[in-house]
Amino acid sequence: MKLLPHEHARLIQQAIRAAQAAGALPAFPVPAVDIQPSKRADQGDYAATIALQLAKLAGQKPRAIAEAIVQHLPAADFVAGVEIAGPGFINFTLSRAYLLQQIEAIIAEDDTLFTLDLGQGRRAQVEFVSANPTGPITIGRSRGGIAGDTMARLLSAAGYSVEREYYFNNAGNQMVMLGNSLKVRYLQALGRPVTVPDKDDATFYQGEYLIDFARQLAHERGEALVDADWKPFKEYVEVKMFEWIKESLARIGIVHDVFFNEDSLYQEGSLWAVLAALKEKGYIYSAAEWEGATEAEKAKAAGKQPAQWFRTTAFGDDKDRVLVKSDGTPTYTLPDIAYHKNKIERGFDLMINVLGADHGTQYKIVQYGISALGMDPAKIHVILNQMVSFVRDGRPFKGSTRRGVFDTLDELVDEVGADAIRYHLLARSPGTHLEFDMDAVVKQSNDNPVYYIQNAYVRCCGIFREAEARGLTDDGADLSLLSDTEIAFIRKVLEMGEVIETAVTHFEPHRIAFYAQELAGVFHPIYDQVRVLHTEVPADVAKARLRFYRAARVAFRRVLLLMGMSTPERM
RNA sequence: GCCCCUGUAGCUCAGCGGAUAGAGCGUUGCCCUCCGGAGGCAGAGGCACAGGUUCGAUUCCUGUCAGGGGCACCA
Repeated sequence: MKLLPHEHARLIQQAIRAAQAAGALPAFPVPAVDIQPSKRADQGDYAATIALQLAKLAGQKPRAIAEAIVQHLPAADFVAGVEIAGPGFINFTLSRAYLLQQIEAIIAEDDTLFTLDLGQGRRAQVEFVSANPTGPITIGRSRGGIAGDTMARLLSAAGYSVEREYYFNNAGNQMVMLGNSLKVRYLQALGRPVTVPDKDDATFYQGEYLIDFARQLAHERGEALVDADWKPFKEYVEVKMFEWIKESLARIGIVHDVFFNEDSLYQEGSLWAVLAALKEKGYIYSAAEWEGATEAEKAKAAGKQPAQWFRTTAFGDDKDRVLVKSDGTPTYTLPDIAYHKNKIERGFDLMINVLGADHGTQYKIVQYGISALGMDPAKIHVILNQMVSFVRDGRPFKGSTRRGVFDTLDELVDEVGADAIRYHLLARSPGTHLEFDMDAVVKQSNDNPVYYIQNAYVRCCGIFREAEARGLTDDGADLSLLSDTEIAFIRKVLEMGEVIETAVTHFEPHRIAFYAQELAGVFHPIYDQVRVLHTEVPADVAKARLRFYRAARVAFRRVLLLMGMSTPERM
């Protein structure tokens, strides 16, 4: 289907060229034309402000420019009228015939409604969730998961070939700690004398899930691992966690195509190659403390073995960063740079990273690393989600995986269901802090936008169930019998393409959630008013209306699928 | 102290430099014998503050104030 703002913009650009050729406008390069949907009915359907913007460039009054443009405007089937308003707005009104035709077009496109050619089949990659396998998926992590997955769905709709990737951090010190923690629980499960570290021990994972895993492990392997080091425990817990995380994500409709193991960067040695490359370019030095260290930092570093520092201050950072610790093991940053280098080398046309705000600084350092390697970090777009705070029983609380205090996605799915989670975590712009009130989501579920939107779909389905039972069909419907009320809804449906475009180009997946609610808001009053099966509705009108509701059903199904929500046919 | 994000209705939030700033919840009043009422209609109620850029600023820039997050040889 056409993206109407683009179509209108094209008309205006043609008109400007024609007006220039005719001498009605002076010569100047034809600029990009911004078209926006009108906010009020008396301002048409779409508005252009180009005449106001051109005033200086053309050296004419905005209204005169608008008149010159309108006079040279080519005809188009979708335009019924053009008006100049106020200081120089050009307002377009869509033709009724065109809007009625769109009903058939919507029905024909069905689940591919508004599949755009913006991506033209180019390869896009979205990396999201990428939570550490040290505990179950938390609700805080889920925000990025939903943003990423919805972004992927929108990119598909926009015509990209999309890959969803999860960077699996199964390496590093945390995994050693996790393995050691499991060993303690394992020994405990076998009844061996062992002291369990207390809550203040930063090297011990308190989570109860480790007790369960340990019992299973003890059952499977008996005493065989009593004298083993952390490795078999790490391997065991990693596999278990991986399965658990995948299952949890699948419950809210998130399935990744690629799981990239951090471990593989160690196995292939690619992180050391990155270090060598950075060293060759002069960004690495060996020292106990960084070059600009304060007296306090120097005192802290006294007696330490040298570490490998990355001179990020060359890129504007506050201080240099350690890539290899004095014990010879890398920090998280080195494999992270290697991972992003690998990603760029895989040749995607578009890459999106969905991160939590707490990773903002870390990502900045990765960008420095990519720049230092001579690559362009701007190729990777970042959606930086602000933190989610949780309120339960009217009080805020914070989770911590290590202390074993968390709220898991699983628990939340059990409580409120996948659809409510998807909608509520999606319906907020990424830059705003999200307050998730568990009680409110449960309590208010009857007034939830989730059900408001789904009910629109349910109502459409209901009509068709009943129509079928009465032997009514919409075959050969005469759409000209529809009123402006129904046409207003079709106009709203046509905005879906524009919303998909904006969401994709601005990396703002939340836009589809607000659009869905607006669409339902236009629908429900119409449903109330436009009856199909009522006895007083003439048969031919009923047929036309049934056709209309078929298009509405397609639209709601499409928008629900784009948000990764279910499409229940009855409530 | 430095960096990032955010201040829009009582609450939770939309708002792509344009013409009278929108929803939902809550609240006040009303409607519905009718395809499932998880509905509809109407009312009250708002851009933190001060400068700047612009024909035009809720939107961009600077500052102030307020809130959140980040500032490890953790990941």
